[in-house]
Amino acid sequence: MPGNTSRPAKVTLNDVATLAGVDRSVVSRVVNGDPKLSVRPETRRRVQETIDKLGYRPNAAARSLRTARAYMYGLFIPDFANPVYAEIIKGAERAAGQLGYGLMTASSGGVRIRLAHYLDLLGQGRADGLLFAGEESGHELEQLRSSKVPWVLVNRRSPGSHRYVILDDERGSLLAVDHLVSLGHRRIAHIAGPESADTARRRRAGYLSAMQGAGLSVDLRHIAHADYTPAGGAAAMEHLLSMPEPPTAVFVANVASAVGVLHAAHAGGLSVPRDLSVIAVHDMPLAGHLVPALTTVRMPLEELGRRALELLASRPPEEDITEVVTDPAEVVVRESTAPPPA
Amino acid sequence: MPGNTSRPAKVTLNDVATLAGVDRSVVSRVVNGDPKLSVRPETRRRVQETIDKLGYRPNAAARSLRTARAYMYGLFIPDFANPVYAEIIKGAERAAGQLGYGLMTASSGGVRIRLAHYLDLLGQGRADGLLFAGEESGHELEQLRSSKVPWVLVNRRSPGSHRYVILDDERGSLLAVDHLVSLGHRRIAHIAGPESADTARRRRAGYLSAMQGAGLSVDLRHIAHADYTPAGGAAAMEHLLSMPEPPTAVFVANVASAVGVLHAAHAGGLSVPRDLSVIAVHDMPLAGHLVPALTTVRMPLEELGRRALELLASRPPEEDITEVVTDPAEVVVRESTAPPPA
DNA sequence: CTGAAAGCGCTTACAG
DNA sequence: CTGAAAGCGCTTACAG
Repeated sequence: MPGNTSRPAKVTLNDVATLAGVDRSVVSRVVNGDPKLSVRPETRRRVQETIDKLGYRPNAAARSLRTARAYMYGLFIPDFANPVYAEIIKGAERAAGQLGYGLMTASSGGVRIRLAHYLDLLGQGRADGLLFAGEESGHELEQLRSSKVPWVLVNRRSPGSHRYVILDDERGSLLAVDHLVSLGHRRIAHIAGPESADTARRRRAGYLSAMQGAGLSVDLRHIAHADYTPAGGAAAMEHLLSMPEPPTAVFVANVASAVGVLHAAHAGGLSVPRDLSVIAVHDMPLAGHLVPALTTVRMPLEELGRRALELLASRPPEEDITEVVTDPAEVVVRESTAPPPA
Repeated sequence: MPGNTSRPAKVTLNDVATLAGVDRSVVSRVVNGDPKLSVRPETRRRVQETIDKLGYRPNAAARSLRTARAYMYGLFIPDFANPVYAEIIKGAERAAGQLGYGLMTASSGGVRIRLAHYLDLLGQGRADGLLFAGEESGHELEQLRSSKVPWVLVNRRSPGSHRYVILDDERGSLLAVDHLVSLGHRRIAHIAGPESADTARRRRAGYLSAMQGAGLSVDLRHIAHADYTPAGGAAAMEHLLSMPEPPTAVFVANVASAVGVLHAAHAGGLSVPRDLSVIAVHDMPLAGHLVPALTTVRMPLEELGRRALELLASRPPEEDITEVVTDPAEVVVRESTAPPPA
């Protein structure tokens, strides 16, 4: 066959065994570091040298077929455009890599057909487990349950599911509200996420209990719901500004919405933070460069991704996983919060 | 074995064949839609029914081992936090799905060890091809070349490489500059991307030729380089503002930098667009909600991802691919551009 | 029109 | 301490 000078032919276990003068099984055991293999140091060295010389790489398909494991995990996120997931992905990729596994990240993207497509791939044994981040419909969760792949929800719980890893969103809310209270605010509104979102419900609950803890009453009209997008945040802010006694500070459930909040405040003629303080959950590079730079609560997103993958890998699929990742969480003070107008 | 009532045992080709009363090979051909298979309609129907009844899914590992194909492509991006890649990923995922393939997206993340890890996975035959988006070091490209996997660069070219799909960045720059010129600007600065980035060089070239085409001279000190981050954009803007005769408009090479540009202009006491107009390359939801809402040039990012994957899948690995995705590209006018101060 | 058979590249219990 | 052998679940040229 011409042309195979530049493209090296595939090297198999057999090739290594032949050249090293041992059986395939020995090579296999050396490659996999089988502790039960007792072999002369010299033989082991010769095998290793031959592996290096030929550039042998075990064939993943053959290995998977034999061991019934894919050495691959999957991670679904709703939307790559949401920067919150970048950190989660990073943590999960790191954890998978440390276990010698790959991570296949894909977006379910609200497009049901794509999720079905990937679940189909998974049904073919291409992944040994699945992380499922973000808010999806019950229908999709149903598909997930009916698949045979072990899975863990990330950053969300779901009714009747006992396999999830979440952040301590209540504590995040507490940090945010306390920051505003310490600046002297009393009329503190909350722009929450969608009511269907578990994270939104927990942040909302944290807001309510933090307000109560500070001895402040909550005007329920000061709680506006928005989806986790700039457009949603803008609409919610406009609504709050139209109220007879508008708040002096807003605690926003996420940074994407906060972008819209800042825009709407500006469009409404308010100066942030002079007329209105704004703080949001999740820190990211973008936040520090908004106009004005946004004060945030930094949450351990990367740690969340790492932990979720580790638990997926280490716990049996029928066992409950109900873990809350707490540290580190802290307020990052920038330009968008200040004492209320006198 | 207890407990296998809830978890269905794995169904194989053999199970289907036995139950349907045909040979494995017939089932295989039905599953794969082999056009050379001539079988009685009734037999085909019976096989299909049995497949459905048992919920048979072909085992990917066995299939890959036999056919030496993984039915999977890989996509590397430098950083999930950069929203530019979200659209590219979307396009590539769609295209892969339509071919019946999966897409494994991973970040090389500047962390060399992670790229090495994934190239290792690929070396095991886990992907049939690789898309490589964004700017990486020559070292990483070297690794890529030495791997046996077909690859295509996305949104970048590289010296000596003839397999890439890029956008018409020169045209994007032309649209941006023309928009500013039509508003009456003459002192138009450019905040370019890093000199090492191919996209940055093409946008810079487009800026220069558009300025020339408009009969405007370019003060080379009006070209500032920044990396594609808010912090970089802010620093570059501060530099431009310190000049004796600052520009009345800035064409920024990407939206992430533009976030920092708006921040720096605001911090410097300038009102956008009254004192300074700003336009940036690539449109995304965020842009419409910055303060002020950012005028952009929308580029066909999703189409770029789709096209790259299609070409990766359809062209032989030794063949050159040098495609420029052009349409659609358009200026999205928002609040950040206006005529220059009188 | 349908079936028998070889073989893809591994791993692993077992034999010696 | 090392090797022979079976088999994971498929696909495909070939025989009938």
